Amino acid sequence: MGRSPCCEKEHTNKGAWTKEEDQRLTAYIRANGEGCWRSLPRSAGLLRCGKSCRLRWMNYLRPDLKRGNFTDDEDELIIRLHGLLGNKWSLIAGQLPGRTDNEIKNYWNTHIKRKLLSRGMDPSTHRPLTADGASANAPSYRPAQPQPIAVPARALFALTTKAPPSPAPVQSSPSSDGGSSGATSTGEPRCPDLNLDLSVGPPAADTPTSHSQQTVCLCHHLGFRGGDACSCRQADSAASQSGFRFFRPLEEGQYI
DNA sequence: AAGGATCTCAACCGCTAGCGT
DNA sequence: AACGCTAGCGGTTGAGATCCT
Repeated sequence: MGRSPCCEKEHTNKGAWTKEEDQRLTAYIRANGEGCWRSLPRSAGLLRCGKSCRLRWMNYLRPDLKRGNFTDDEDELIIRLHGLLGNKWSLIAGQLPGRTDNEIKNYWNTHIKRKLLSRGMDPSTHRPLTADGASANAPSYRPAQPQPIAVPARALFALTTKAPPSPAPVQSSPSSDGGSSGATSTGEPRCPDLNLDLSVGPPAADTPTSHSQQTVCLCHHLGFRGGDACSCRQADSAASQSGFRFFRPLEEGQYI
């Protein structure tokens, strides 16, 4: 009954990785690239489960990891992205180059939750806490369900259900589906149909867009320009050329 | 100095989406 | 359509570090 284990547990190491294991894994991936994680441990001469190798590489050994403390910009971006996406750590990590989903998840649970509570906000709903500690106006909110965010129809950004494969470049990745379903034809402000492909940027030259199809860098959509949290360098010129609009960060008392 | 409490974060576990057969 | 396999995700755990009394 049940599925077979992902690996032979009797012959695998568990717990903290040794320096030698790290070196073996790093050397193997540098030589062969990331590939079939299931067969990698044997090929690399590691007594580890493939899952464990993948996690170690993704969260610790990858050369493009930033490490170190989170900046205030990153804090705020995480808070806003969490308000938009909920506990979709991998999607959130895709917007923070050099950060991993595990790192962001840990940081959220250890720092940001407390930070929000100290602001009188419910970390799961992003709404103000009432005197009894409950979240106001959200009696039936399910934590895993992101709150819709009101977005001007012209500022549609493409959101699909899958994160881009590598650390998501915020800029200039052509939107695959053109994001055609988010705005009403009347231009009324409404919640866009969420298309979670966050790797959007200025529309590709060969994909002409109407106003209802324009895309916008999510960082800018969330109110960030410049700074560590947003690596988009094209937005200013793109904004003037293609009609992007920028959104200010939420003011005190505004909620996602 | 000791030891208990709390915090941090790397790693594990179980589940699921997606793909091939 | 059903099944099996894999990669990837999110929740949870636990060891080590740090703080507090």
